[in-house]
Amino acid sequence: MREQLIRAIEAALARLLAESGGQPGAAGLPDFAVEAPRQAAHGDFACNAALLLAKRLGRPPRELAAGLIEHLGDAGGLVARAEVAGPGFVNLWLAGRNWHGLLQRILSEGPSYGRSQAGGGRPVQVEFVSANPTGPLSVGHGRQAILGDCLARLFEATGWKVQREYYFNDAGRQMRVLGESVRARYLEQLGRAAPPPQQALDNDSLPWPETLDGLPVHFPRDGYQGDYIGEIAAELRAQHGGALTAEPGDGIFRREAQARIFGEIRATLERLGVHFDRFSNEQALYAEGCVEAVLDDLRAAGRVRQEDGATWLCSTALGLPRDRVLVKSGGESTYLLPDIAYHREKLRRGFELVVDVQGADHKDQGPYVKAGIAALGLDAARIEFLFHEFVTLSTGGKAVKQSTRRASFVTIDELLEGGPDSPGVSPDAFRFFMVQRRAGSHLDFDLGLARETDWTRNPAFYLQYAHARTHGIERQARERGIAMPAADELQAGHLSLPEELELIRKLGEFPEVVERAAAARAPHHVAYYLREVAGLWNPYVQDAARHRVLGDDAAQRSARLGLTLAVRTVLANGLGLLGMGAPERM
RNA sequence: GCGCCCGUAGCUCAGUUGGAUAGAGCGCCAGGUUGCGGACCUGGAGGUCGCACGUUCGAGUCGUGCCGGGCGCGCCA
Repeated sequence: MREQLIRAIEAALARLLAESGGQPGAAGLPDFAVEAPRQAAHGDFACNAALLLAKRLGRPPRELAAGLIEHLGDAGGLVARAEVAGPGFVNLWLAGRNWHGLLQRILSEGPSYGRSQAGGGRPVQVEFVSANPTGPLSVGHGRQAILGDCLARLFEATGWKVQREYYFNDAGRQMRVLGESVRARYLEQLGRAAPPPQQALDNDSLPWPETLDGLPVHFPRDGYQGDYIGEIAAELRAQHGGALTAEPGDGIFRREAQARIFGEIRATLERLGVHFDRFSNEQALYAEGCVEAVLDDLRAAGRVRQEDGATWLCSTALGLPRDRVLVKSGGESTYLLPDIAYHREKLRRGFELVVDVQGADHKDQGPYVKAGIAALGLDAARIEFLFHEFVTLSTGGKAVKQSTRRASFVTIDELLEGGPDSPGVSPDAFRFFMVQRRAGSHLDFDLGLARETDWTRNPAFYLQYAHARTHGIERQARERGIAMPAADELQAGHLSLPEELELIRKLGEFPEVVERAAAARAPHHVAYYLREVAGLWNPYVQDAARHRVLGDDAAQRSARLGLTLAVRTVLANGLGLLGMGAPERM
C-alpha cells in the first residue's frame, strides 16, 4: 500500500519536474521519504519531496507541494485527501477502503505477514554466546544469547538463510587452568592436597602458600573457584575413586570438566529457547592446519614481522593504532591468529555476511581480525560486529551487587530458578527484558519488574496478555455460536472509530518495522513496536462501553472480530521474532 | 593519554537514511468509570535532548571542540 503510494508520488513528481523544466526521468527525482507522521493530525502518510526540490528548482517548497498534490490527484482512488502543511510537507489521507484491504491482507497472509524475501536466500552466519566452557553462563551472556537469537530470527524473516554458530577457544591456557582447578579439588577431597586460604584467593597481593598443614596446595592462583568445580571433582571421585591421583590436570580432568560444563551451558540455552546449528572450536582449526596456513599466507603477503622472538601482524600499516602479536616468543599463538583463521573459514564456507555478536570488552579486537582478513585478500566488509554493552541488575531502583571477581557473578540459571523467597524470571520475560534495549546501551535489568506476574506491570506479559485476549474473545464468540470471519468475507468498512483506524494503521507498519530492525541489526525495534500495538489493543478491548467487540450488530461484530484476528496475527508474528511464546490463555 | 560506546521527563529508556508541537513505560496530581477477561478511561504537571560552535530551508539525529560515565588499550585470556 505504501509502495503503491510511493510509485504514485514518483509519477506525479516526474510530471511536476517536466513542467518545471527540471531533469526528466528517474535520475531527477529527489530521494524523498514517505512516512507515517508522529501525529495522526498530519495524515496517514507525509511526504517531504517538495522540501527537497525547493532549492534545486529555486521555487518555494509550499508552491511545489501544491503542484505535487495537483499532479497526484487521487492516485487512482488511493488518496482521499491531501494538504500542504508546515514548511512544505504533503500530508496524505488514504481512502478508507485501503485500510480495509490491509486487514484482509493480514488475515490472508497470516504467519507470513511481516516476512519478506529481501535477503534473497543469501547465506548469513550469526555467531554469538561463544563463551568458553569454564563455568555457567552469566546474565551478560544471556543478553548476548537473546540478542543473537533474535537477530537470527530477523534475518530469517527477511529472507536470509541463517546459520547460528557457537565458537569457543579450547586450545589455550584457559582450559588447562580449568583442568588444574578440578584436579586440585579432587586431590583436596581425597585429603591429598590442601585448599588455598580464602584470603589469598580474594586478594592477589597476599602470598600464595606452596604447602599447608603439611599438604601441598595445587589450586592454581588464577583457578576457577565456583562450587561447580568441586562438584565435578566429586563426581569424578564417585566414578573413579582415588585412581586419578596421578593423572595430569590437562587430561581427564579437563575433558570431563569441559564436557559437563558444556552440557550445562547447552541446557541453559535450551531453557531460553536458544538453539545453535553448529558448534566449532579452536582446536579443530589447529588440527586442520587452518591456523598455520593463515600464518603462512600472511607472511607471503608481507604483513608479518619478527621482533623479540615473537611474530607480529603489521596492523599499523593497515591503519590501526599498533601492531599485535600473532605468535608469542614461546611458540604459542595468541587468540588473534586463530581468530583470523576462524573468520577466513567462515568466508570460505560461503557466507555472504558474517555477524559476530560480542560483549563490549571485545570492541578493540574486531578491527584487527578484519585487518587480518583484508591482508589475506578477502573482503573484510562481509564481517560485521555487533557489540552489546553490559548488564546490571537492579531491583526497585537499587543496584544488585554483582561482583565480577572470580565466581561471584549472577548466572542465568539462578535468575530463572529464583530462590527460596524470590520467584524466578520466566524465560519469556527474560528474553523480552534482554531485547528491550538497543545493543549499544547499558541494560538495567529490573529484577523486581521481571519477576512480576501481574500483566499490567510486567511489559513482557502485557504483550502476551494482549495476544491471549484475542483468543479469549474468540472463545466467547464460539460459546455464542458466532463464527470468526474469513479474510475474503471481511467487511472492514464497519471499522470507523479513530482508535480502530489507528490500530489498523499501526498493524500496517509491521513489515517496515521488521525490515528496519533487520537492516539495523536492532531487534529492540520489534519489542517497542509490539508494546505500541498492545498499548492500543488492550485499552480498546478494555473499554467495552465504547466499542464492544461482540456487540449486537452482526456486520460490525464481524468486522471487529476481523480486527481481533489481525491484531492476533501481528502480535503472534512479532512475539515469534523475539522468540517469545504467544499463549492462548494466561 | 589514545580508540570505541553512551549522555533525552523524577526513574528506566525509545526516537526511522536530518523533518512539523521531542515520545513510551513506571512514578506523581485531578476527575470519571467498574469487570465481553483480571483497573481501566480522560486530562494534567514534569525537558536548556550534557555544554558550545558549525553545516542546513530544517539538527535529539551530521561535523568539530569541551564536560561527565562505561569498555578497551599486554607476547593476558
